[in-house]
Amino acid sequence: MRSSPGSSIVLPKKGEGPVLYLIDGTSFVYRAHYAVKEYLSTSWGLPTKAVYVFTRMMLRILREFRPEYLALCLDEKAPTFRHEAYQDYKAQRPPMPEELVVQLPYIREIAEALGIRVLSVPGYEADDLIATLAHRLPHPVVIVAGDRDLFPLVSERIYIWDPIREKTITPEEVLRRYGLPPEKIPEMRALAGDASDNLPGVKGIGEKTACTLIRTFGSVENLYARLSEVTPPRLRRLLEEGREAAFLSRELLTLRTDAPVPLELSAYRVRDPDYRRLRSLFVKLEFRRLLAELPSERDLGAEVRRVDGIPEEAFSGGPVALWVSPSRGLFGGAWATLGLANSDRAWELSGVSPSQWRKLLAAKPQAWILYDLKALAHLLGEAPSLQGEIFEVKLAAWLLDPTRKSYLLEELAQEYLGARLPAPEEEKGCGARALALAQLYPFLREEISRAGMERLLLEVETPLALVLFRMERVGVRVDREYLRRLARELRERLKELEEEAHRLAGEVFNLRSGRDLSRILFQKLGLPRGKRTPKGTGYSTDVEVLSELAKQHPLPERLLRYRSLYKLLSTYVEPLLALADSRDRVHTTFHQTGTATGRLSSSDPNLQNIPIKGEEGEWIRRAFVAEEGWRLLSADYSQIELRLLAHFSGDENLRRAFLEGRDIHATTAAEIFGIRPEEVTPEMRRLAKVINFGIAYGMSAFGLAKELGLDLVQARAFIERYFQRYPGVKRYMEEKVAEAREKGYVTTLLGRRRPIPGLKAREKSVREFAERTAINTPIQGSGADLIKLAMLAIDRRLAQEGYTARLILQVHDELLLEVPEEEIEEVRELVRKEMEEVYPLSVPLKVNLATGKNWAEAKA
DNA sequence: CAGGCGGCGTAC
DNA sequence: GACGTACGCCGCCTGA
Repeated sequence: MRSSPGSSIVLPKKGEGPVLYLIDGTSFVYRAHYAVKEYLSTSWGLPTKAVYVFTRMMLRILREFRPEYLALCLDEKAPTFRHEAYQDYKAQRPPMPEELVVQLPYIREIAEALGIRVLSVPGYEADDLIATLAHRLPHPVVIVAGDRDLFPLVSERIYIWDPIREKTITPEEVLRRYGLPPEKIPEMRALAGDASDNLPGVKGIGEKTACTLIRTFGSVENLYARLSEVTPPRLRRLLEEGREAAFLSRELLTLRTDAPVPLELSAYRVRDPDYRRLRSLFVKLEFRRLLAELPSERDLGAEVRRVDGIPEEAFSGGPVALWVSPSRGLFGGAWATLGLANSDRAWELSGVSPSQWRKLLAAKPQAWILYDLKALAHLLGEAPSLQGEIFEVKLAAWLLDPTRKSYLLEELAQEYLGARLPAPEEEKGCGARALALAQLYPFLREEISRAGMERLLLEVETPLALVLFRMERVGVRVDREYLRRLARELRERLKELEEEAHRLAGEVFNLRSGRDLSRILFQKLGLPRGKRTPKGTGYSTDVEVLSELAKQHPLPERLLRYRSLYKLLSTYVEPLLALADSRDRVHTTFHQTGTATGRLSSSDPNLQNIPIKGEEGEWIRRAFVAEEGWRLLSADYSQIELRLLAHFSGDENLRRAFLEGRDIHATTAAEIFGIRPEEVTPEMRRLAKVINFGIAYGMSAFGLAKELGLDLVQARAFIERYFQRYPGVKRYMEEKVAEAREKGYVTTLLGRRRPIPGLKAREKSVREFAERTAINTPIQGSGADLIKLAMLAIDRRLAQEGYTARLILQVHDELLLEVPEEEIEEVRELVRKEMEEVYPLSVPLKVNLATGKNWAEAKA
């Protein structure tokens, strides 16, 4: 076959047998690097642009030309004869950028995984290897390259294909361009030189002149032998002066054809790609698009054996993966089907008996590989009493990249293993899941330990899952009667407000529809439009806009009140009533893998955003109550994020404020206004409080001005003054951004990581957002670290010391416990101690505690 | 009718 | 565009 369908390549006319493709890898690495402007890296900061472009190009060549024989030729680091001949050779060119150097091993690995023979020989450049093979094998050759160094090789048997310009270089093409046959190109270039290759050439002679000279004299050698014939004299003089450079250049341009490389065509046969290796490389390099294009869906179900009893051979050493499914053929109200797997085999058993389960629990493999321990505990109704280490795959995957959208096993298996899982209720669905876990394990384990997160996973997150399980299972008691009454009153008041609003508008409309509101306010009533909505699709009717309009018309105030009460009813009161169980307790779900910073999140219902401000806050919080004879104990960290900022930044002024136990907002006010603390007015303190909060979020002068109703000049002055008084804080912020830029990620107190992409983006807004994330995440995430440690310590001590008190909620910097009345005093002190002493920092941690029959009282 | 998106609002 | 992290409500639109 002489050509491939759909390709632009033209194959050589002469030569025998199959075509050999030779790729100039080194020149492509450079081209890939410089041709594409965008910066590309993994979330951990490994630059990947060159590998990515290279990989796409290789795939394209493999697809379009289906080459049977192919060699990827690369330079070696070692010096070549060219360096010896001319010590300036490539000396003035900057060395390969570090960013490229780190990608070279991956380029080699990917080529090998693609089934391509990679050639590199110390002392020879890629060009020499190509020249050697092209010359010494008799077959038609297509050289894939983009520069002119290889033009002299072109013949009826050897073509060059330039994949970027999509052009085939044939002898005719060379002749057309230069008026010279291919073999004369080095003669010409020796005279003309090439700045980008650091090829000296003859000063003052360009390509045009060089072509003419070589056309006349045939070679550099001949030209100088007959130099007296050259006219005009000016040109002759130039040549005389450049003699040495011309001969040196000619030598540098000589391609060697004696490289010690295999000279049998069979050595270059393209093998089948190793998809597994390719996949693991793509995973490491985070080539999501290419991952999705990889073929070969493995059907893990096919590798599962159905068995009747616990398969002994599963426990012959090594870790064992376990998947439990409740979904099929419920056995005695318990679980139905188990999947078990070790690194290469998987089993599935249905109708597991209690005795079989006991037998399983008695086993002690090197490690148990599980997925979603908290869910498993709920399924079993208790924490599984497994012996030995537990490796929790969902948590591990989250720690490795806490910014993923999903941690579903289906998606992890698809991405990391290229495997599709049968539905869990399908035949072999459980076994396939266990197998997926077993095969994910080595990779995840390796990455976790490489990232230094073993202890975070094994000693913090995994045991925490079981604490959270108990908190969810216990739930929080609500006062159903009270909520019903509250609902009734809210509905009544909402009805009145709605009627009033309709009357004021002169028509019936939907108060909950932004579109209706916009029409009534801005068209019918002709009130002034304010800002646009975030996406710019309409005009905003948010609280800021309505408050402003309330000065001009009575309607907006009714709307604000309606919104506020409707929010209470629809988001809190009604769902709490609907979700409370027969014992009046609501059971939130804590999501341990739900945030990018390490915080928990909560849903169904979300008990981490229960109102607290104003009378509405009190109304709702009164609904959360303790059991008869019990009390709620609330313990919240005071200013934990500012304390962490003081600790991390080491700022002496900020640290001193905490060490001396001062009111931090008043202290900051005194600092930025340059007055004594006793002179601080409430207004000054309020301002300082906003700045203190804004700092950890990377707030701008604009944001501060808007929040406080200042002008930009004043806001800038306050921020400047803040950084003057707390210079360590400024330094810390700059350091975090620099660290993120360098490493690609930031870390917390316990070594939790978050990738920070976007710091090198060209759009300012993207970059600034990334900067704020880099500043905030270590603080917010370390706060999460601390309270998680405190939860583990408190849970452990309560159990060990025989208390009945129990943790029931966590709200980022607050823990809520339900405590029997007689334990209150002791537990209060236990909680204070464990929270304040959880992890010694360079500033003290302070905890505020309060108790009450309900959550409103317990916050007072 | 489900699902996604936009707008808004609650918490820390 | 401008303050970080979440979840959930409603209206509205789209596609079945």
